[in-house]
Amino acid sequence: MRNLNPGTEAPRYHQLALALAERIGKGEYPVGALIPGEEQLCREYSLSRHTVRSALRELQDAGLVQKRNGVGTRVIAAAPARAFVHTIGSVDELVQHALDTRLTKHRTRLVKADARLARDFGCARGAALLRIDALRIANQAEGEVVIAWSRIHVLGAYAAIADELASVHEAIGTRIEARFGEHISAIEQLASAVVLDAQAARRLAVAPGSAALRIDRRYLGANGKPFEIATSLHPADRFTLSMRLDRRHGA
Amino acid sequence: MRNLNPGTEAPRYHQLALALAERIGKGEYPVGALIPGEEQLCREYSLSRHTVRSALRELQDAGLVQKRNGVGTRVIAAAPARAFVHTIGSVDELVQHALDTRLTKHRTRLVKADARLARDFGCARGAALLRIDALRIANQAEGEVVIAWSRIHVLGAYAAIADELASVHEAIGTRIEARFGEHISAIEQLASAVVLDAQAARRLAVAPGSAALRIDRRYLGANGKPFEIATSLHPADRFTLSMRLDRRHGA
DNA sequence: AAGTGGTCTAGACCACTCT
DNA sequence: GAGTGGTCTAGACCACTTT
Repeated sequence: MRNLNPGTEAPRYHQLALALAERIGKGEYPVGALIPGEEQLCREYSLSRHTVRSALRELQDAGLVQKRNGVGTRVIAAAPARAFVHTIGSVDELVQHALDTRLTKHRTRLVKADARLARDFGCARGAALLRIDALRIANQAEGEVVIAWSRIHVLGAYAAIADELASVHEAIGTRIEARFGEHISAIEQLASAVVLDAQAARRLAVAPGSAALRIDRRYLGANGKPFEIATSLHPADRFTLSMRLDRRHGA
Repeated sequence: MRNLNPGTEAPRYHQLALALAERIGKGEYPVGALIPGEEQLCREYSLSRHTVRSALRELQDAGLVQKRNGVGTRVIAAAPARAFVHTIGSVDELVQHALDTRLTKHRTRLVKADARLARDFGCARGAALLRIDALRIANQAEGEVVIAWSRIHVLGAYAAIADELASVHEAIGTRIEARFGEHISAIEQLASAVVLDAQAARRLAVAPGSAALRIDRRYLGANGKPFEIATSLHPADRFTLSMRLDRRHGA
């Protein structure tokens, strides 16, 4: 039987959690191995099962172990992950469009998925998609400013979204979620720099050859496949992608 | 006394959590109010305190309530937050530099903070800073490729980092953390597009007028103030900033 | 069948907050 | 001092996985 009480200040379940974390960190219980069962830990440390379980929950919350009914408690990491997390409360926070923006000059067209779109969407070639080309503009003190030109493809099932584009101030993915019951399970985003060609420069009303921030976003639905893929070109001087990542301890 | 058992499938603590979440969602317990005490919930639902506490923990994990010893359990949200989170396991994942990169042609210089640097760092004008200019290159099949030119400023206290730049493959913020005991509490990142001027293009060995992705990062220490601020210029065709945000339920 | 974690009860004492 | 949440025990039965 082992003894705890290195100060009697902390709760016993926490002392046990620290003790077990140390044994895990030292490799006594290597990653992938099972630690002793709850009953055995009760005997070993002279604690009630409730207390032992509290300690194990702490280790689980810290991402060190994983429990499986009928099997046991398995070590999944030797040290708590000290990850950074970037949290946003809504899609609009990601997109960073001020509330006072809207889409204009939108043109929609039903298209059939070519090889590239079929691959990106994980759908069959020839499947119906809605293509939306639009400018996003913001109202500012000096008048209206073009923030981005966007090309958006959405699954044909949501093509009816086309009839409300003029009144959509939020991200389109959010509208689809609300209107059609789709569920955004994840968003993938790529940011890169590009030089605008003549056509793109004309759309954005900037000089050809100027730089732009290109952002590609894929909105993944409940099945893990994208239901909307959008590409936006932002004039370099009018848009910056910003984010803050906070350190988080544990899992 | 209230009854649960809407199917007997789920554990009672979960049924209670759902019931309470519903009452919170309906405004019966508005945000800011205290819900009944644990003892009272035990009586009301004929459950043991352990079960009631399990239910409350579930609500707490979902971000609906907050407990305070001696006070009670307070409602802090009417519905679980459905936020998106972008998680990275290390700074290097943020920086997205493959392991096989290194700094070359680094030049370091002790500088005094001018007005702008003083503001960015939240330090006094004239405070000592170390400036590092360097190229980051990657080994690829076709030979070495320049990934970025970086200008980095770090607090003078960490100027000794200069003597190990050639051997640093990770992000410099990580090295400072390991060597000096600084703690990265958060990272702020800005991404924008720029057109390279002649000097920058020469450094990166690309054509003048080509586009680049500019990334500004601020590494915040334990006191919430930056200890390192870095600006990187990435040739447009050699670097893309990517991230994936997953929906997370609860707090 | 044996062993594991999951749920649940009944009861106890304590630290904390507020009046 | 009264009420709250925090900790802890002892004991029980169950669902699950593995042998």
